[in-house]
Amino acid sequence: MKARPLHGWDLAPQEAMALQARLRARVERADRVGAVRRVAGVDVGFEADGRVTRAAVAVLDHPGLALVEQAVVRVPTRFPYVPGLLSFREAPAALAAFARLRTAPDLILYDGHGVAHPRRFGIASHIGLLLDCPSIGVAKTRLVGVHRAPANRRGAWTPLRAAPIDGDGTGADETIGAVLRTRAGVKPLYVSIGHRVSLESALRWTLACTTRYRLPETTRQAHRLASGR
DNA sequence: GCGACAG
DNA sequence: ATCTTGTCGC
Repeated sequence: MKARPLHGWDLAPQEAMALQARLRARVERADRVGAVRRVAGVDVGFEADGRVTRAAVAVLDHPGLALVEQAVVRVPTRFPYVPGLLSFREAPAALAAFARLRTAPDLILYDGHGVAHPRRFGIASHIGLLLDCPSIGVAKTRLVGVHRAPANRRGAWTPLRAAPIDGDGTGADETIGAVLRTRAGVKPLYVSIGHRVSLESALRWTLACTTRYRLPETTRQAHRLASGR
């Protein structure tokens, strides 16, 4: 599956931020998802002191969650890690991995945020938009937003809001994601809309892909491939 | 000026 | 993210 060439990647940080502000208007936050038979997990790792980026895509069937296809690529790292600009470090490598797939997935779970981002355009949204595929951001830690802790049961979640809640708790701030407990006794995950998926669906799909561990099986498989095992 | 800060 | 020892849980 090939990405739409909406822009180049050789950008300075300021240009990258301007691009995000421009593209965020094209993110779809409502469901436009067809039959989901294949779910892709994506993760990226680094080698040689960070000079080489290793991106992996693991495609699992649904609802079986068995690995049906995989792709791994190694490319030179060309952008530093800057909070809020993760796309420009990881996306080129991830898209190269997607280009190697024989069959396009129906849904993508990315290890990072979607619209729960300073400019509402995290890497999960960026990847989903360029591939024109429904996508969900599933991050292990917070980038922006405030929230309460969800109850300690699988499936419990609390909204992730864009700004501090008023002293009396009646603030009407924008909800940019959810904090989801995928398993009792472990740290919750940060789930947000990537592209073409509602937050409710994002939560449902994330749970559907998460069976016995903290992270979705899609993410676990991709991480395994990206770290070379 | 001082923290916060996906991976 | 990556590096790494010790420790806890299943």
